[in-house]
Amino acid sequence: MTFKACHALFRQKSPIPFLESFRLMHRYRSHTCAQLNTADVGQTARLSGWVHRIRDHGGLLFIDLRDHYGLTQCVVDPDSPAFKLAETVRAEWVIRIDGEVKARTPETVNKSLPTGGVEVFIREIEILGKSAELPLPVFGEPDYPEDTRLRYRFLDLRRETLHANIVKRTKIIADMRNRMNEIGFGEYSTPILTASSPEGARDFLVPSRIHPGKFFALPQAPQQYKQLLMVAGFDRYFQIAPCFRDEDPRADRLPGEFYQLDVEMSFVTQEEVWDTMEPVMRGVFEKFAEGKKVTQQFPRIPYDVALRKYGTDKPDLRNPIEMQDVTEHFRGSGFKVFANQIAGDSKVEVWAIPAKNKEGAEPIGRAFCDRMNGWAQGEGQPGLGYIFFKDGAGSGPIAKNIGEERTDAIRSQLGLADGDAVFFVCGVPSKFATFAGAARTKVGTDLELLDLDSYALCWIVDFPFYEWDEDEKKLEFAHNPFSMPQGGREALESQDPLSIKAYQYDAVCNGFEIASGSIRNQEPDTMIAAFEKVGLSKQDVEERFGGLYRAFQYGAPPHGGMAAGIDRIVMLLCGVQNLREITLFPMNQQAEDPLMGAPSDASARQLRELHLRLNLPAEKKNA
RNA sequence: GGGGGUGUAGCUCAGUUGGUUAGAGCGCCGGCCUGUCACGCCGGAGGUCGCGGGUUCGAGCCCCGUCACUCCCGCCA
Repeated sequence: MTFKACHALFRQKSPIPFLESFRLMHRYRSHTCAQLNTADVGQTARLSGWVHRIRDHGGLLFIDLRDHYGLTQCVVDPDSPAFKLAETVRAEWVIRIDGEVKARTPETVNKSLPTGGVEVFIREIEILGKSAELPLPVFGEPDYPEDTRLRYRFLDLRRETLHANIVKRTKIIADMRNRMNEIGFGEYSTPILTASSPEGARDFLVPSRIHPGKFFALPQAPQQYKQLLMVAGFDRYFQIAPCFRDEDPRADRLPGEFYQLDVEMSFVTQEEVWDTMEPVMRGVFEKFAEGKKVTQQFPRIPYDVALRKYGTDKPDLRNPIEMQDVTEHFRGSGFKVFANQIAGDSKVEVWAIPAKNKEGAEPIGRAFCDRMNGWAQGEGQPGLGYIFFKDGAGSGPIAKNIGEERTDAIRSQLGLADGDAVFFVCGVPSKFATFAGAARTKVGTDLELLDLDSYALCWIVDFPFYEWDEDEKKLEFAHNPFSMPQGGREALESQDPLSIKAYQYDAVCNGFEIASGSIRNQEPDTMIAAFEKVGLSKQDVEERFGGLYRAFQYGAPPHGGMAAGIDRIVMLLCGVQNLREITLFPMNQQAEDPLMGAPSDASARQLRELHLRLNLPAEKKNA
C-alpha cells in the first residue's frame, strides 16, 4: 500500500484532538506527521516521530519523519544550529524537531504525499530514542523471512502495509460491534477458563492449583455459554470472542487462537438468523471493500446443490462456471471409457464443466485443453476429457468417439458456442466431487473468468445432519451436535439417518467459509435421540454436556445463531493470502511466539504448586 | 504423523558439464555532494555455500542422512 492510501485510511477528521491553547507548549508535538499543509505555512511546528528515510546531500539534509498518521519531509541546512546533530541520526531513531513550516517551490512539491506541499525547516532536534542497526528494515518493506518478522514484530508492525492492515482490522471489528449494537444485540463476555469439551478439536489445558490433577480448558468457542445465555433469557447475544484450538495451522487457520463474531438469538427460525445477519455482513463488506462489488442478496444454496454445481460446500461464486449432469449423453456411446463405467454401476455419473469463453478472448483450443488434461494427471487423475467447439462443430477425441449428434446435444444443453469448451469427469459423484470442484476452479482461473473485483457471498443451507464415518464404520455428526435435525425427533425415529438435513448453514465468500451456524436442538428428548444414533447414551450426554443438558430441563427457548470468522473476513477485505498479515502477534507454524518466547519452561516451583511432574519424550529430555 | 518445495553475505537472489581467489542488487560503515523524496557518485567491511557423512585429483553443484523454514494432507464437533 502506498503512503497516500495509508493517509486515506488513518486521516479521518482530526486525528488527534489537540487543544489549540495547548498546542504551542506541548512537550512533544504541535501536529502529527500527517497534518501540515500549505495552510500552515509560516507557523512554527513541533513534530515527533520515527526517522523513516534520510537523504543526505552534504550541504542539505532531508529527513522523512513518520508517525502513525503519516509522513512529513523535514529539511536542515548548514545554517541551522541543528545541522551537526541532524547528520548523526539514523533510520528508525525517534526524534522531536522544531521548525518553521515552509511552502515547497512548485517543482519540489511531492504530489504523492498529503503533506507534500510543505516541509519543515529544522531549527532544533531532540533525540528521544536511538535505534540499533535494524534486523528488519521498515522503509520500502522488502520481503523478509517469517521468523525475523515475528521475532522483531514491533518493527514489522511499523511497516506501512501491515500497519494499515491492523488499523483496518480494528476498524472492521469496531464496525461489527456498532452494527450488532444498533440492531439490539448485547455484548456479553464469557469465561476463558472453562471445562474441556469432549467433542471437536483438541483443547488447551490449564492445570488447577487448587484442585490437584484437574484442568481447565480454554474455550474452543463460547458455544455452550451462549446457549446458556439464551436459556437465561438474554434474547440477543453477540461477542467478539477469542477461541482456542490446539490444532495444526494452515495459511487460512492460525495456530492456537482466533476470533469469531459470535451471535445467538432466541425465538427465531433460520430464515430470521439469515435476515438479521446478512445486512451486517453485507454492510461490513461494503464499507471496507474499497470499491469492489458486494453481493446484494446472498443466494441460499442447498448443500446438495452446491456439491453438484460447484463440487464443494464453499464455492467461489466469482467463478461463473456451473457444472451439469450429462450422463445420458454418454450412456451407450462410442466413448467406451465413460460408457462402460456407466453400464457397470448405476451410481456412476458424468459431470460437465462448461467453459464459456470470455467475450473477445482467443478461442479455447486443443493446447488449453491438453494443458488441463496434463494438470488433472498431475492431480493423480486418469485425465480430464474435453470437447472444444470451432467452425460449428465439436473437436477432440471425445467428440470423435460419441459422434456429431451427441456432441451437439451436449453443446445445446450447456449453451456453448464456437470458441467455448467443456471438460468431463466420470465416476461416483461422492468420490470425484472434490476433484471436479478443483477442476472448475482451475478452468475458471486459467481462463480469467473470475470477477476479481468482487466479493461474492452466499449461504449454503440444509447441511446433512449425519455422515458415515468410513474408518469407524459408524454414524457421526456431520457438523454440529448441538444443531436441530429438520423434522425434529420424528425424523430421527422414522427417516434414514443419512437423509436427514439439519437446520445448519454456512456463509461463504470467494471460496472461503466465513461463518457457520444453526438452529439449536434445545429439546432434551430430541437431543438424547440424536446422540443415540452416534452411539452415545443419555448418560454420556449428561456427563459430557451436563451444564447445557441440565439447562434444557428448565424451560429452554428455541434459539439459534452463528459465528463468523473475523480473521478470515479481515484477510479477504485486506486482499492478503495469509492470516499473519492481519494479526498483531501471531504464532509461527510451530505454534511458538518467537518475540515473547512462548511457550516456555515452567519453574520447578510452579510445577510443584500445580502438582505436575514432566514426562518428556525421549529425544527431548536432554534438550 | 505423512507428502511436496526451499536452504549461497544482514536481506533478495545469480552461480554454466564437478575445475583458479564464490558474485550482483539492497542494507550497513567511511568519504564527496544545496532540492531530494527508491537521491547520486567513490571506497570498504561482511561467507562454516543449513549441518554431518560419502563419491572424486577436485564438490556451492553429484549421492546418503539430518535440521530449519514454508505449503499441503491427516486434524480443525
